[in-house]
Amino acid sequence: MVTEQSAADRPTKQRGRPRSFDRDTALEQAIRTFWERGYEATSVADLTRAMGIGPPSLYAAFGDKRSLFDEVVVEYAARYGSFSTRAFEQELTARAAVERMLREAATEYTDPGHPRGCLIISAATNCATPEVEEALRVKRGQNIAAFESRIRADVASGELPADADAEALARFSGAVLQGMSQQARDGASREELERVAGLAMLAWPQA
Amino acid sequence: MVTEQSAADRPTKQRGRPRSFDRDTALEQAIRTFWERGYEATSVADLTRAMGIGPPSLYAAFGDKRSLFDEVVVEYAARYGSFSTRAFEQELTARAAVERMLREAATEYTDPGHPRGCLIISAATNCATPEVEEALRVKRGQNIAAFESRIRADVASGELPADADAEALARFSGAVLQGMSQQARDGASREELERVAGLAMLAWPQA
DNA sequence: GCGATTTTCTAGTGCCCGCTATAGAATTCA
DNA sequence: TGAATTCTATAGCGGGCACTAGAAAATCGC
Repeated sequence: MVTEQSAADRPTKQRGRPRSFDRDTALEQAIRTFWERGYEATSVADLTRAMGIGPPSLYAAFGDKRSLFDEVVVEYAARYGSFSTRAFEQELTARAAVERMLREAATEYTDPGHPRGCLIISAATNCATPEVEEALRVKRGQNIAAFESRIRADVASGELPADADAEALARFSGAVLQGMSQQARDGASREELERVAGLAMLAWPQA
Repeated sequence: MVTEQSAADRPTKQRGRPRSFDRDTALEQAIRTFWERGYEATSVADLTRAMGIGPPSLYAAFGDKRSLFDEVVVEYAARYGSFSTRAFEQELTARAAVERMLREAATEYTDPGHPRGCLIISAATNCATPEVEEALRVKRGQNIAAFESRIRADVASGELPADADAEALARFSGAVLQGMSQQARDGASREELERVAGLAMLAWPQA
């Protein structure tokens, strides 16, 4: 139908029985559950328990497990992964941006207020559903590509030496971030991860 | 029974129908499968297909899925993870050992002759069986602890400066190794990983 | 109140999971 | 040869998986 309305601009008064749960807080609980256990190891029963709703409500509000996870990834990036893009928007140099990103990652990845590490890094490793694994793989690749273009700009502007290897610095930064995520899930403290971040910055050209 | 014989020193002529497959090559196929897909995403059906045997043969020869995985981890470490311990045994300094380990990891993790990355790093992330996840977590921790004690020895001997942070250098090295494993699984080439390893070594004290 | 509409609850569906009972096949010892 | 022993193949066990049919419940416009 062309006359369909999206959920966003639907009038406040809708017909039929109103939904008995808040969609957004239910989504937040889904984020936490996938974040903690990963896509494959999280069952729909785990989700309905955490979200406090029955299976039919979940399927009506979010579609199947796969599309719920897609939405979870988008919301996770907006709610918990924004520190990285913010660092790149607000810092003046690629080096300062990466340093800030790694240092804030040390804090975020060990925040006791939510599961440890990064959902995009860890939630779909060894996933029996290849499309889900591939989706997060692509997101990780996009992040590293963003690092690289930012570093390349600083090489072009002379902020970084002309012989700096932008591709390698970007991949190295991504690898350290991923290592920090696993270290966080393995129990490392914020201070320990901050020292890892500090060491990683020594790899940058000491202009 | 006290008179039982272990499989190792059992006489060559044993009674009963002989096993129709080679236990060691079957184990190798199990290693490859768990390495590729991880513990949880690998079904017993996947294993029997890869190993070329029926379920009863698998259970008779290796016990259940869990104990097969335990054996796989031990054999994986011996067959594919030995480059790390070898570097630490043969190199004269902690720094040279870590450098060699990281550079050889770049080669091993991208070897086209077997699955990418490191089984101990990636095969039990997001695992619904907590004991399996914990077992590999412990192994990773032991590796980093081994790095640390080796670095600490070089600090004590004066090979490294007295203010070098052994604990941080060890954790950093482990994080880079873990990041390289994920990068390898995400498609990075050997050369790309070698540049990551090269950058990581710049974090060491430039005595 | 009444029909229309939407959500919720209960109770499943079929499928694949790890695992095994049973029967038959292949070997050794006497 | 025959008994004992050990392995293999088939077939299926109970259980949890993602997912849904169907009826009851809660709101709407009128």
